[in-house]
Amino acid sequence: MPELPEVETIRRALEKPLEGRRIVSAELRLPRMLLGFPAADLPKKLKGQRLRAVVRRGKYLILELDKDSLVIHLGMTGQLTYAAPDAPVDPRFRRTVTGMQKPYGAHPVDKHTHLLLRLDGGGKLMFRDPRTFGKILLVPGKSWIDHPRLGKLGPEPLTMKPAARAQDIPATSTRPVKALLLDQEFLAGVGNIYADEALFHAGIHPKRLVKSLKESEKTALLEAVKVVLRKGIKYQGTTFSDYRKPDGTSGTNFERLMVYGRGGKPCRTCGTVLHKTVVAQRGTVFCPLCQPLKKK
DNA sequence: AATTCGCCCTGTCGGC
DNA sequence: TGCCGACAGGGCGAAT
Repeated sequence: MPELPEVETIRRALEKPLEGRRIVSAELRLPRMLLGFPAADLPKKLKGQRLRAVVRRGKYLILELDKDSLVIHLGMTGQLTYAAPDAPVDPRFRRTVTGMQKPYGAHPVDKHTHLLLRLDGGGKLMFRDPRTFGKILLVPGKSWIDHPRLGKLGPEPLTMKPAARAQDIPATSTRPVKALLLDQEFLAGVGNIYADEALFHAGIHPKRLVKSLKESEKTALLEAVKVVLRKGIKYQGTTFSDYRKPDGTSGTNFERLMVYGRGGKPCRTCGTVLHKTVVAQRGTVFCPLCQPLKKK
C-alpha cells in the first residue's frame, strides 16, 4: 500500500513533467472516487487550469492548480501514471514484476482507470485503483491544509524532532505501540509496512503497550521511523503487488525489508524464524528474539 | 475520551 | 479445472 515513501517517490517523479502544464481535458470514469464535489462538474472545473505544484502531506498527494487543489489518496492499490506526449500504449504496463519488464509507454485505459487528465503538449496523467479504496478531493484554493481529511494529520515524520515528539506520546495510553505508529494524527504517512520496519529497527515488540515504553525507547522508535522512511524513498518505494512509479516500473525496497512480508522466514539479523500475528487489525511481522516482549 | 470494531472493495491464492 | 472462502488493509463512522 502506498505510504509516505511511495507517495513521495511519485511526487518527485511527477514534479518536472507536470508543473506548468495546463489541463486540456479531464475524465472522471468512476464518479464515486470523487468526494465533496459534484462529479459531473469536475471536467469543466479542471479544464484550463495550470498545474502549479505537486506536493505531499502524509500519504496524500496534492496537485495545486491555479484556482483549486486536486487531492489524491491512493488507498491500498492506487496508481498514478504519467505518459509523456507521443508515448505508445504499452499493454504490459501493469504486468510488470520487480526486476523484469520495463514499461516504455502509457498505461492502457482499463476498467480500473478512474481519472484521466490530458495536458497541453500531449502528456497524460492517469489514476488507477482496482480496489477503489483511494479517494479524490477537489478543494478550493490552497485551503487543502484545513480540509477535514488533512487538517488533523500529525507532523511530517521526516521533519519532526524525535526527542521532542517523544514527549507528546501519552504516558497512560493502553494501545499497542504499533497502533500509535499507524495513527495518522500522531505521525502522517506511516502505514503497515514502515510501522513493522520501524519497530524492528528499534527492537520493540509491536504489542508493547505505549505506556510501557521508556523515554529512550520512544526516541529510538521515532528515529527508526525516519531511518526506514528515508530508506524507502532511497529505493523508490516498496513494490510487492500494485505500487508502481509513474513510469510503471517497480520500487526496489521490498527485497530490502527486514520483516514486512517475511513471516516464517529467518530474521536477517539473528536467523530466528520471524513470527506473524495481528496487531491493531493489521497483519504484523516481527522477530521474537530481536523484539522481545519482555526486557531481559 | 480512548479504543476497538465493522465496513467498503476486488484481485489473488490455497484447498478440495 | 473450477469453484469458493479467506485474505490483503487505510480510513471513516459506529459501537463499546
